[in-house]
Amino acid sequence: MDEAELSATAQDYVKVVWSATEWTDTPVTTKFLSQRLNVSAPTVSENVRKLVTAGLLEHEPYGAITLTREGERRALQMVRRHRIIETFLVTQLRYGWDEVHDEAEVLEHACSARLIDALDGLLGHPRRDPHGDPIPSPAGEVDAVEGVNLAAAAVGRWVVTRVSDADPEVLRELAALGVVVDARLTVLRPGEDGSGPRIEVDGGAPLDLPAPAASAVWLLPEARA
Amino acid sequence: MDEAELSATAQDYVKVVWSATEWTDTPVTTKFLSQRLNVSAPTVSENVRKLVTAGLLEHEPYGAITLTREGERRALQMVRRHRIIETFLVTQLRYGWDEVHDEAEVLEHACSARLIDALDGLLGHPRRDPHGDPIPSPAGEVDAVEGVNLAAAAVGRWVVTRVSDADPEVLRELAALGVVVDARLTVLRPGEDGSGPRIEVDGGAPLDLPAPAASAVWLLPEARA
DNA sequence: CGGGGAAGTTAGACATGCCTAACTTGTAGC
DNA sequence: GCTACAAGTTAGGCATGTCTAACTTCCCCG
Ligand SMILES: [Mn+2]
Ligand SMILES: [Mn+2]
Ligand SMILES: [Mn+2]
Ligand SMILES: [Mn+2]
Repeated sequence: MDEAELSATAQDYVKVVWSATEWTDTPVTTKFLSQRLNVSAPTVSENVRKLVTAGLLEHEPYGAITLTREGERRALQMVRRHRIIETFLVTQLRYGWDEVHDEAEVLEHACSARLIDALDGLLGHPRRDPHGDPIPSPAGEVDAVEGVNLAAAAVGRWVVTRVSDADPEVLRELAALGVVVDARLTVLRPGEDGSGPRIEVDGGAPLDLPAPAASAVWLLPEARA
Repeated sequence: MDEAELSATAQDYVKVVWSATEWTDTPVTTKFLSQRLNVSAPTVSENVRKLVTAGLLEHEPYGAITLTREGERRALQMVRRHRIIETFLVTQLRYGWDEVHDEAEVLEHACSARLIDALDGLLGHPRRDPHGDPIPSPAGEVDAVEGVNLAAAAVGRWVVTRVSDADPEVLRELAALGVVVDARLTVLRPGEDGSGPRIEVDGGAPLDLPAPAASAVWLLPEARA
């Protein structure tokens, strides 16, 4: 409820917890946060304890970590910030979509609410960021995201709706192959455990996509897009 | 020499030391930094000691605090950042010139060198910020700044070259009176100790300017501008 | 159903940056 | 020249966020 300033650390924790369940239902554990935030497990234990006290997280020892209502509200603010900043960098400053994540990761903690709103206005209130991720409204509403992972998609016609920005190298690889947001493609052979699918991006040649790249891509059936 | 990252605190210290001698020759003391940075005197003593060790400042106990060559280089980087950010906020996001300082004070520590260069390019490599302050080049060159303070300017015709952004209230007051960068004005009666000058901004009526506002304004003779 | 190992927590430490209280130094004015 | 007092420093402490080492818990597999 209160609008006290959270530390950059607290902001990153709630944001990462929220993000973990946006596309898959990964349960959030100490180990997960430890790897995602690049800190040791005891550091996570300690900080989670503080955030439980602050009313942002829920956690019973050895169990999963979840957001309170207030934690989710703050998380959505951070996600909004992050994605508006990424959009600004790509559309106004000609950054590549593989170059914006780290910059946004820092700036999201330094921009005032006013600056975020001004950027949002300059950009024309975009609904999605350069990777296809929906941008929460100021009130914290997010477009529902659906989609099938390309690593597991059936043969047929699809539209790319979202590409994970977790690995810049993968983003570069995909951009080079024409796998960008809104691209249309055909799955010729489904991926299986360990081996990626064979696909054809509209206007290109058939190709075998490595499994790690495929699992970063999310699709909707062409009819639904 | 080395390009190790400085903490936000260290960045602010060298920037403030540099800024103190840009327009007047204020000797930099512990008390001065304490007031400017809003921290206690012991905190300044402690941090200055660390920056001396780090090779950025020189200081003999109870004496004045000065920059080393390396400290000056880092200070100029921060001044460049600060002023480019202010210019961006005013020209691209329609901030008022009285609203940008605090935002820039935070962002200057969060922007990458790449982002600063991109903003600089977007802005067309501006030479001065919204307050008329010169923007150092990437290599650390700054246009020499001259100018007479309006509180002490003689009767005659002048051009406004710079307005101190230290007090937002004064900036609003000056903007309302038409005293902005590049404005032309006539000093009708010089200011004296405690009382401001009587001036006439081109296109306006004569007015008595309060001394605090006048001392924020720097001028060049019309012939030189 | 009982180990063993992965995951998690606790304990203790350190770095940074801030504070107040108390002491020291320098100097401006008498 | 002395001295009062402003300025500066030292001492000791606190908050945040991080670590490693050591201990505890959970639960999967034999
Ligand atoms: Mn991102
Ligand atoms: Mn972040
Ligand atoms: Mn600053
Ligand atoms: Mn300025």
